[in-house]
Amino acid sequence: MEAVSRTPATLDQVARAAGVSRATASRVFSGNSAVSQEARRAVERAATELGYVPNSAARSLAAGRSESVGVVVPEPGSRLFLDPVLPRLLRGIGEELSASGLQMVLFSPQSPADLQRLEQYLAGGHVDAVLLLTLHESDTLPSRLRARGIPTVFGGRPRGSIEVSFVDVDNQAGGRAATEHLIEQGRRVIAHISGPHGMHPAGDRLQGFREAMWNAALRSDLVEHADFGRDSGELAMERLLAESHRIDAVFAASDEMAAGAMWALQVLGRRVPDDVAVIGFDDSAVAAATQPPMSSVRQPIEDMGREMARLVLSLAATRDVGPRQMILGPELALRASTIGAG
Amino acid sequence: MEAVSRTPATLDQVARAAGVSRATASRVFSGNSAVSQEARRAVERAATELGYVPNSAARSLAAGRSESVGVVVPEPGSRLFLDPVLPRLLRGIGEELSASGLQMVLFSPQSPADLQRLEQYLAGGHVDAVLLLTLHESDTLPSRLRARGIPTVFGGRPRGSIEVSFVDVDNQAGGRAATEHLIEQGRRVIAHISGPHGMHPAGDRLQGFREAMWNAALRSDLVEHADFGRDSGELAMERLLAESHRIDAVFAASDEMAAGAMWALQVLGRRVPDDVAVIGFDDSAVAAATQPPMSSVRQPIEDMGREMARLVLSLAATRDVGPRQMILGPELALRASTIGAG
DNA sequence: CTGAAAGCGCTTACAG
DNA sequence: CTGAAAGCGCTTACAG
Repeated sequence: MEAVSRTPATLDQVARAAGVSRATASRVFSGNSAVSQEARRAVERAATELGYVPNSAARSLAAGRSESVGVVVPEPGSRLFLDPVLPRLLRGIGEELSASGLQMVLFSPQSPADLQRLEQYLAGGHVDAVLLLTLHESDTLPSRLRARGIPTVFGGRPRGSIEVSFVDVDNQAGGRAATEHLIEQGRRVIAHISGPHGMHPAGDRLQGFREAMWNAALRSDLVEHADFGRDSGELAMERLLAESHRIDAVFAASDEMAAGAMWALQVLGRRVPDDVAVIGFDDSAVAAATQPPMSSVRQPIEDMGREMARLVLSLAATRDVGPRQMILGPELALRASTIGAG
Repeated sequence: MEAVSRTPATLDQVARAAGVSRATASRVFSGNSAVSQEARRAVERAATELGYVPNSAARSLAAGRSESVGVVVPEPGSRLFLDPVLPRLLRGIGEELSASGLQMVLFSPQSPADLQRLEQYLAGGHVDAVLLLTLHESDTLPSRLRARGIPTVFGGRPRGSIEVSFVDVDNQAGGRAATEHLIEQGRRVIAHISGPHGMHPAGDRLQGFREAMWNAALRSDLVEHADFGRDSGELAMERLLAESHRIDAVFAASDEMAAGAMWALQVLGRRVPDDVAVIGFDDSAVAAATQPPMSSVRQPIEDMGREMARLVLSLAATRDVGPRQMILGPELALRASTIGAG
């Protein structure tokens, strides 16, 4: 049975109970300055007895910092919210912040009014730094934060502005690596299933595909667009086979689409990888679950999260430094769908 | 070009610039008390000119409340994080809080250390109320919040404790409604594809299925367990058909599984709904996308979120009231997979 | 290692 | 409708 105290104990009460000054008690909790063993123990005992929990608002006000970092994520309901990239990013960010003893605080504004309120909240000193995982075109948030001197780092290169700090993964290099791998395996008629028109990562991966094909002097016009989902990948594969029955490899811009493509190939009697090699993108759970298991491009998303956190903390520590940028390269996760008999 | 001010303007400066007292300036921003048109305008002008943003920490400390509500969501990386229920719940919660002018703050602790820090954070007065969407068995968070007198509402009935406030949806009623619908359509040999053993919602839906079948004096032993995913639903359907080729309807505990089941049925030459009717659960995007479109059980998840927010706010307003509980019933979203020729 | 004291930026009875 | 004043609970030079 805990006491139900509607008026929490204050530092003052703890100090008095421990027979020390408020300053000494404070030092015990902030953990910075040296305090004698004796005083420390007395304070800790008193705190436990009184059920003391520091008042964060008072602490923030007095210390001028909140020991927490805000992370703005997409609105719930946007497809980005269900993208497996989001949890991986948050895991990386959370790990790094946690290691520094900082609280990760998430915001998911879903209306202009929310965004307005969020601006006040963040600019009002509730957090020491901000990580932006999403951005609406018209956002005034970045400039407000800048005006307040609150360190901010973007996840992904924001369009337009170059005067900001961001960490991104290299989708073009990913597309190139996937395609080069297929070429190295001796494939020559390579098709690509791309994502939706106008979607940035999709465009970058397509560019990478084209680049690798051009470098190898191979035709790069076997391209179909789909919506990143499994079924659309299946249909795209059928269209591709109708365009050319000589296709011996496919690079899809998502694992889901690659899985759909693999299905279509097998239904139509092509063996994977013997007749057609298949490589996906994201190295998601889907990739490992297909029959045969599927090669895929793995983006270092957790690393991206960690680097974002690290970067924003270093910006917070070293004021007045210019924008910093960082781009992380992909890795290949190779499995049976591309490395069997060719 | 905004000024880059590392030392934000204070209320004091705004008041002085506007030629009023700090108290009057404060009243303009808190919006409660009456202020003369003249004073209001002067303060607002001064605030705009100085780029004033209220300091949240100071405000919280002085006012004794933070105007924000914490929501604890599953850790990123848990499968629950990618569950479409989460965004729907957050949307409902966010809408309701937003309407009351409150900031929704999300927390996603991913380690015992995080949880520890979060307890301090929440108990330390950073938020006025807490919504718990997830719960680890050993959590001390609820009792800590209780001891601090911070109103707390659970999403979903927590196991064990009854002395808490929660809002839940009725999974058993959902299972019953789906099954009764099939029976009303004249189906008699009805199979069920359930979720994983030991998972609460799955168990409740199964109970609802059994109940409806018993009430109609029909056999209810055609049950296979799967993992909520599409492929597992497909396999489960194949097993069910092997058990009985006379099955004329299937109720699956998720749309994904139902979609897989529908696929298996069609591959094996059964027409949907003519030979076999299919109904899913969740009324997700998948349900509308199948061929034919699929009937499904729709849980009022957004409503659940809204009710959670409403409940916790009313608890915050009316202190010292006992726990309140609320359970919301399901609806059926009927489509061609169950209502064609029988 | 410790304490007295000033101060962080706001809100809110209280008196007018 | 307005202002002077106390106070929210903590941190942190400063002096010892």
